[in-house]
Amino acid sequence: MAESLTDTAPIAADVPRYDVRAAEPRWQRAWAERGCFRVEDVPADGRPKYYVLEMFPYPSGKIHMGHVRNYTLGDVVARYKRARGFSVMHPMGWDAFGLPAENAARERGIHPAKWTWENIATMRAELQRMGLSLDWQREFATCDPAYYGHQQKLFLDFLRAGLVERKESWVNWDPVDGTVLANEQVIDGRGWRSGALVEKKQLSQWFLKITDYAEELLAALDTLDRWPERVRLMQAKWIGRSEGARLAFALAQPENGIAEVEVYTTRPDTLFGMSFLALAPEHPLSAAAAARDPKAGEFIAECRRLGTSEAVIETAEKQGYDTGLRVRHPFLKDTAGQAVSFPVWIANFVLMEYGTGAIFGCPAHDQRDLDFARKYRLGVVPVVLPPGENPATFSIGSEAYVGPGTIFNSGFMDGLDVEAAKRAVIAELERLGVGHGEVNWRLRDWGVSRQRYWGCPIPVIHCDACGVVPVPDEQLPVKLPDDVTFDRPGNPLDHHPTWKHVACPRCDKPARRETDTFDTFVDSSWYFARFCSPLADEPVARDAVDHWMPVDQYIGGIEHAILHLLYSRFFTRAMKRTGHLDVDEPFAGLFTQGMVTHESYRTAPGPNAMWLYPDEVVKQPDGTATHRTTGEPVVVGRVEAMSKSKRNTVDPKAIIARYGADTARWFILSDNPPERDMEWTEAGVAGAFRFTQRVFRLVEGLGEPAPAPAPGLDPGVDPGVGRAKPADFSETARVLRRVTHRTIASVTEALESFAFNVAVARLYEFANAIAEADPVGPLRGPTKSGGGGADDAGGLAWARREAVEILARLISPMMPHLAEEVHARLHPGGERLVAELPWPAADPDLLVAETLTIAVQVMGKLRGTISVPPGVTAGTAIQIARTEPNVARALEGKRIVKEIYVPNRIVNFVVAG
RNA sequence: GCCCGCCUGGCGGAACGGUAGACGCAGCGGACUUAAAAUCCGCAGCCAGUUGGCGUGGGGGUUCGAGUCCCCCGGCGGGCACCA
Repeated sequence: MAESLTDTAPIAADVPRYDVRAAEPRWQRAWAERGCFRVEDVPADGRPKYYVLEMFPYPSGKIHMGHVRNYTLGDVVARYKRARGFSVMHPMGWDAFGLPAENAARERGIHPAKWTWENIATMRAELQRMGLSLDWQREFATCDPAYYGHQQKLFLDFLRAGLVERKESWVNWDPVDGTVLANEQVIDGRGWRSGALVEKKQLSQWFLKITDYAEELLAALDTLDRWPERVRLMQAKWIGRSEGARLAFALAQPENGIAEVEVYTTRPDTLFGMSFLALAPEHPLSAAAAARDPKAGEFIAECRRLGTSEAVIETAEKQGYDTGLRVRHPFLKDTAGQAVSFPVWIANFVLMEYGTGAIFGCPAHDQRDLDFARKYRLGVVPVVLPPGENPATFSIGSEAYVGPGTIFNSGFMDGLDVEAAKRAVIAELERLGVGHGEVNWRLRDWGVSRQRYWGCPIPVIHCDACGVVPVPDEQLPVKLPDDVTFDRPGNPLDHHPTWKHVACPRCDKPARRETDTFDTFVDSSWYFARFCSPLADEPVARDAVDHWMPVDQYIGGIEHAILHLLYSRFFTRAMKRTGHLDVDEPFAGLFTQGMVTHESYRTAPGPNAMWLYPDEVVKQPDGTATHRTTGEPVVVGRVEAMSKSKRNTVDPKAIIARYGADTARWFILSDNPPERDMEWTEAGVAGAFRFTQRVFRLVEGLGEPAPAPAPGLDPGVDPGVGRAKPADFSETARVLRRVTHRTIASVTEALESFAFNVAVARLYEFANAIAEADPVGPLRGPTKSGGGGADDAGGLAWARREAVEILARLISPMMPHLAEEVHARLHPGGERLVAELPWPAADPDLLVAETLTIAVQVMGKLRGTISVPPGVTAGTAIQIARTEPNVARALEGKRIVKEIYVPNRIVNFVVAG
């Protein structure tokens, strides 16, 4: 069926057909030649700035539908804002470092650089074919030393500012990729790319101190009022602020020199309910215990082995080992006045990374502690009495009590409520010098070291004499060597014969270059700032970032809600501290788009069942499907995110080649709201294509081109299309003009609120209305009427030209090529492109209908409608409403208790009897 | 387990508390055509079947009036998940 839309389909000679393939590249050239989308680093034209940015792509090979959706959304905003008089910066670049390039090198022997740059060339051409209003002069790739050299400079500035730390730390080790992963890259205990079970390993790593900004990053979320609420919630949760206390427990007997254990708790008010202390397996005291007790060592080893993988299995059985050590309670005394002591356990559920790596267990008021206590038969002492409970009889069963109440069994805290008790116990701990109130964060410092070749080298040198020495600024960039091999696992930079052997910049003795490279999230944490001055010989030019930053509208997938956005927020603050820019937040507005989905198809079930690409499948009218070549039945599967493994992908390049960029853009915008997942369907694309042809026929239907414009009129701006406006309009013409101007208003409103699907719907209605206002008919077909020669009685021809002109301008953010084509046909010899024209303004006089249709209800039920002139009085409207036959019938025999009139909207009669 | 979001025809979805289902897709009937495609005209929530009744996951409430606001319940989707 879709075959009919290819160039093999015969087109009737009298049907004008818009030749997409010729027209679109022509307009793309016109925009490029006239530099429509170029802006200066520091513009002097005084227009307000607007920075639109979509998350830049990883050059994986070719663009996919997710890119098409993302960049179409951004382009609609860019083109619309440009028309609204903003100086719009809309750049594009490449997030070009990363593992797939190395995988290609290992699997196919292609050098990562060659693979990456070839992909960039391919994808650039595909993006250009989409007709995006990008300033290509700003393009860069992060794998270019001209970019990453500045990144190295930023790192050294951060280092000097105390924002970088090198520390020995437990890291997540991906045994398949042979690299360290950030916590965020571990999903359910597995590497986010390889899917391999992650192991714990201790390494010396570079960290960026994002935790220095935890408080700020959390607090500033409240200022991001143009961010989706859920993204802010996700970030707040990720940063994870908690208030509590840190306190030290003295060991009854010191163990291997360790005399006390610090714990962190958010419930210091339950301190008297303690029955044990639990250590993380990686805790130093655990190690000390293991040194004496081999069984403790075995338990720790078991935890390390199962640790993360066990968490996956949800059963998450709490396990512990009693070290035999005991700690003294700071307050509880026995009858002899001696401090009461509690056992010290090693427990698999205590995390070394959070708090102090040790907790005190209060089973009565913490479910996890309760489970542990029940399993190992430890004490359960309630200390918070729920309202209405009797202290003599209240006890804990299998559920911990975590609600509010009155403290009891707790010495000096007895009788206080939970919050007051927290304050009291913290004061007491501070008085005794054994603890203090403390805010804790879930956020961890950002480990940026990766044992990888295809990334930005970390610019430091390790010298046996001088220690870690930063590469001097004048030696930047530290370039990746090209001559590397991938014939063995691990980091090729490590195996390189010469690259890492350098003289120490400080003492000149032989030293080693750092062979780790940066996490690629570093590359994407400041690219938006680099776009402001992509050629600057420093990371950013201050005057350029001062002008353009922050990004006014950032658009991308929800999958970056936490990491990329949080890192970018941190980088912006770090760059501010090091004097590179002067904003706190990089993205003033954020929009997160939904995924593009498609039906999936597979061959008949069985051992050889395989996924099929959509273009291998023919859908039958009855909803079933068969294989295009074999005719075998095909199982139509779920609609799900496009993925290579399910083969439910549609190649944008093929779609654009067949239907044109405008059709792809229009369809991807039309189907549903952009924040939701959308389903790509062949029928939907075909429908969008039909619309492009219909718009084209509308302009053809106007007949002769307009005569030469009247002097003094700018042919591009004048919506009257270069003709004198008639003195009088017929009713049809008046109605059309009102539709035209109401459409300007409604499309504008829809675009402002990202309701692009609604904007599209309004434009369909508008096109229908223009076709229906045809003085001759047939209404929606190719017509020869309405040319508007000398006798344009009733001004209908003028009104139709105005309507088509406005239609072209209103579709231009979504279908820019078709807009230019239509506009050019209305203005032969015209001087300006639609891309250079201001957004049309609605005539306020035409926004109100000549007559209003008002609903009439009786007791809130619709009984009829009436026509009234605008501004009718309540009395008149009600009078007319009463006489409407159907309303009158409903009112018969009833007593009207109340008459409600909402101007221009509704009449409602409240009746009795 | 906690947090968030969503639930409207066959489908995607519209709808300042005011005519629910705009617009599109799919469908049906008709015109044009030797025929098909394309195009055009018309129909289309459900049940009764010309003036009616019922309808926005279910139940309650506020209101002259509820898809929209409030409460309870159900379902679906997403995020986080031993965070002390």
